[in-house]
Amino acid sequence: MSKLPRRESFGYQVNHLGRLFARALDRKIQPLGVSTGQMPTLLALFEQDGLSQKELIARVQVEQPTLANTLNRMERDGLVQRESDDQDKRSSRFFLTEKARDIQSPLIASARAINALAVTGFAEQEQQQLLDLLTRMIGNLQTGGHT
Amino acid sequence: MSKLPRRESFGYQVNHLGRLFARALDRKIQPLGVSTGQMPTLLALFEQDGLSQKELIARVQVEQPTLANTLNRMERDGLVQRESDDQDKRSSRFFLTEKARDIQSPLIASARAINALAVTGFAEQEQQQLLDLLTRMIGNLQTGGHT
DNA sequence: GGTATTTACATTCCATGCTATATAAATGAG
DNA sequence: CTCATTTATATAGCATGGAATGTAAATACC
Repeated sequence: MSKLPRRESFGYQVNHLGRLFARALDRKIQPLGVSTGQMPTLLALFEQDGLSQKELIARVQVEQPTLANTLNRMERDGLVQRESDDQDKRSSRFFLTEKARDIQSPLIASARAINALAVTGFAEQEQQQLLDLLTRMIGNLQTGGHT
Repeated sequence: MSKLPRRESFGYQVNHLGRLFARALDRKIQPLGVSTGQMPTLLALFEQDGLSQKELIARVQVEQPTLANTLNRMERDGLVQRESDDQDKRSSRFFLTEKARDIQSPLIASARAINALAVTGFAEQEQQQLLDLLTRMIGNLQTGGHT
C-alpha cells in the first residue's frame, strides 16, 4: 500500500498521547514551579534522596545528557542542590530542597489526577490490560533497539 | 501515598514508549534523509498533495508553530516546495518534491516495520484492543484538556 | 608507580514541541 | 469605502530529548 493511516499507527497514536499527557500535567504543576521533564527525577528523589547522576539514570528512562540538563534546570529552579561526592570527585549527589519537599504531596496528587482523567471510563481490567500491553511493547522496542 | 511508582503510571510509560518509537523510526529513516517529526506531514501529503499549512494542521496533531518549523526544515531538506496561494496571499500550498515521492515506499515500509516490531508477540485481538484503549485515552485527555 | 583504559559528567549541536505574541491579508460591520 | 475583527502564518523564547564528543578522575595493567 502506498499510504499509511495515521489513526491506526501505534507510533503515531502513542506519540500524540504522550504529548497530551505532558501538556495536561504541565498545566497542573506549573503553578507549583515544576515542569514535566523534572517529574521523573523528582519522583525518584522522593523515593531515595541524595542520588548521583548515574544512579538517577538507572531510574529515569532518559539519556545522560538529557538528565544533566534537567538537573541543571532543577538546580536553577531551586528544586535540588548538588553536593560533590567525597569518594568520587567526578560525581556529585543531588538532594531535594525544602521547596521540593514542600510540594511533594500536591505534585503526586497532580500526577495521579492526570492518570485518573486518562482512564476515565476504563474498567479495572482494561487498565491492567493496557499497562500490560504497554509494558510488552516497551520491551519489544527496547530489545529491537539496541543493536 | 507519598510516592508514585513510575512503572504503573500511564503518563510515564506512554512518554517512554513514544520516545522508543521515535528513536527506532529515526534510525530506520535517517538514511533516507527524513526525520520522525517530518513523517506525519509527509504521510498527509502522500494522501493529498498541495495542502496549505491550515489544512495540514487539521491532519497532523501538532500546534501551528510546530508545523511551521517542521515545514521550514522540510523545505530546507528538499522534501517539499511551497507555492503561494493566488486566492489567499497569506497562505501557501506545499507540494512534495521528486525526492520525497521517490522515497514514499521505503518510508511507509519503515513505519510499518517499526509498528510490526512493536507488536511482536501480540495477538490480533490484543492489537485491536490496544488501539481502542489508546484512542479512548486520547479522547479523555483531549476533552479534559481544552477548558 | 606510571601509563592505558574506563567511567562519570559536561558540552555542543540539533530536532521537536509548546506558549505567547507579532504581522499581514481577508472579512465583516456600518 | 473605512475601520474593526478575524484568520493564516511567522517569530521569539523556552523545555525536553537524543547523538556525538570532550574532560577529568578512577581503575586496571604491566
